[in-house]
Amino acid sequence: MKLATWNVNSIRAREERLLAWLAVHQPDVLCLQELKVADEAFPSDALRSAGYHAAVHGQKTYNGVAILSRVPAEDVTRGFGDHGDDSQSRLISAQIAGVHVLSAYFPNGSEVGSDKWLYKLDWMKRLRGYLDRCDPRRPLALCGDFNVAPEARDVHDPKAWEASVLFHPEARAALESIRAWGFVDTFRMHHPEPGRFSWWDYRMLAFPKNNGLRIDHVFASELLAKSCTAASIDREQRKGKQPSDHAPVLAEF
DNA sequence: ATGGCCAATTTTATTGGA
Repeated sequence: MKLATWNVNSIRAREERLLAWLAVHQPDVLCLQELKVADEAFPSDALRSAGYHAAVHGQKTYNGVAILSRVPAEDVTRGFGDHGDDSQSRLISAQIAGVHVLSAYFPNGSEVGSDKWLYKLDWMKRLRGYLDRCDPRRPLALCGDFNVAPEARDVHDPKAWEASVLFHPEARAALESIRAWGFVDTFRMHHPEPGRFSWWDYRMLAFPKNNGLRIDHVFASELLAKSCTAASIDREQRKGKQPSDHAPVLAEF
């Protein structure tokens, strides 16, 4: 199974690029984040013509996640399904070919200490709670824009970024708590070197200078990870006209 | 080449992203 995740930063702005990418890479599953559209404006027909079913959890203007798959998704759920606030569309899950796939768009958190920062930390706690209701012995893939770089080797300037919401020690601790549920970071199974990023700021020539962060991940449950044969980041997609600020991340099982 | 923010909306400014 070829599994990918991509924060497209608006599906409407990226539709043409997305369709071209699907035609070339033909993943079995693609998790999408930051759709920025309501369900009714999602381009389901164009994707269907390209050979993909879509399970969508959209939202106007902000957020929005989806799971595309060659075979229809089963048992689709949206949000955490706990007693908390599910008004932001940041999580969708489905069963695809025996794998429990999650497409997650973690909150950014804005500034450390802000309300959004507290929301981010709380959201990550709720995700751990959601996972605690899943069976860790079954194949599960947590994919998406985590908005957290796990380690110093995932950040171009770790000292400078430590004060930011994307690499703050508290955010990293919250991510480690999620990983400790029983995940393996599939990219790091195959690529230990520093300087491999999935997001680059649109500003200040960040991409040409490779001033990026690795904040998009495919986390596989430990048993599923044993069958992971390859992983990559398609930084070609950060080039050219009208790119997303994120590149697709892939894992093969 | 990989190039100096981008996208949506509340649209000619503002908000949020990361």
